[in-house]
Amino acid sequence: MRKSREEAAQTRKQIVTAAAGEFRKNGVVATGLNDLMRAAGLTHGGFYKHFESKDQLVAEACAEAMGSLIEHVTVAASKGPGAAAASYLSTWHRDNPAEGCPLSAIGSELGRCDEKARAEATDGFQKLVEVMAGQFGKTPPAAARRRALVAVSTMIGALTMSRVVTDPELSAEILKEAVKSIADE
Amino acid sequence: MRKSREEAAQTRKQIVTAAAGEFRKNGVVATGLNDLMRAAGLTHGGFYKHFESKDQLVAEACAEAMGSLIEHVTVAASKGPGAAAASYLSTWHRDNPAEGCPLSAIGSELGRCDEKARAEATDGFQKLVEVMAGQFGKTPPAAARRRALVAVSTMIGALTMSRVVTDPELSAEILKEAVKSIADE
DNA sequence: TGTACATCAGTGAACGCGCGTTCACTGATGTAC
DNA sequence: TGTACATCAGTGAACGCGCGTTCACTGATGTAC
Repeated sequence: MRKSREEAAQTRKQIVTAAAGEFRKNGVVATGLNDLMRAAGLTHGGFYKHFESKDQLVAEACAEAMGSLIEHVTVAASKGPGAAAASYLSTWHRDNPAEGCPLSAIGSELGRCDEKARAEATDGFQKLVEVMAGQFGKTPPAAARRRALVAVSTMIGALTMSRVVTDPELSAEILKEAVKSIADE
Repeated sequence: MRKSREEAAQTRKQIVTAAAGEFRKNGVVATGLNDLMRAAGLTHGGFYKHFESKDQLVAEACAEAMGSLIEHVTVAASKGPGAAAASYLSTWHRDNPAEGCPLSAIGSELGRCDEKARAEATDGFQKLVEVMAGQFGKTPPAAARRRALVAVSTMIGALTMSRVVTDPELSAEILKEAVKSIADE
């Protein structure tokens, strides 16, 4: 049953990708390794051939999720000022947490994760701030960074709440006002 | 072993209060009913004499936590413009999630909770927006509400991230810039 | 008001289940000669 | 290049444990006469 090194490396990536999706969809604690490995097309027993613990996978999944988010946001950012915020605060993003920002999808859980996972989240957060700072072209860099810090906080809070709130109109309003405030300011 | 009606009502409240604390401290999914009942000074077996399910308790605990948060924020708000945001975005609040805002402490988990819990969170969120809108005294009501909607989103996102981030300076900076942006704007 | 009985708050054992983790095993891959 | 052997990716059963929930039981409280 042994697989080649390449196949094994690919399997590892599949697990991380599946985890990145499942964690954002169901939460970290609520996602079992069994479900996770099944989602990656494997049986649960092989997990520890690739990872030391669930915690390690959480960190790696967080890193991957942040990576792809930043990629998306960077692309959106190139489409004009405010476009990054608008894409982050879209109803599509709200309705598809599994493919979106982990800081919104599992933000409150990340605060209780171990150092590694939080370090990855921190790294991603700072990159996100950088990308957003680039949107505030005219402002001097230090001020742009401070503005971006607030903008990203607003984005994360607004997206999180847009998913919590039971009233669809309020949910849409939260997103709309957040976009406006980031673009206008 | 039967307790009087008054005692039973008090026990019920104790469970809700303990739950409100434990959920905010450890997360909803990560908190077991056993730990919870022990925290309330009881054994686990009696839980279903008071609640239909864990879900029901989550909703009630959320309501209680939001209630006491709004009380605190309202008091802070009376101390001058910007004071509410400053108290919400304090390092004390960051370091004591169990006694703070559930929208920050369990925000991402609330998005996956049942209708009841999310309805309580929605209610609390709207009250929080109202209190914050009151801070923007000069602005016309509709505009104040829109500003408050953004301010509350920023507050929730900033507090959540201040708990995630591993760099203490960055954590403090997130809070500081969020306060400034809400006061200045 | 006093007595007999029904109610029910709280206990602690038990239910089935899934958790994270470990392990013996399989058999294809990689390595050494 | 071909053969013998060691490695190890992946399987599936098993580990101890705690989960949410149920239940028989206890005995003080509340109720009916």
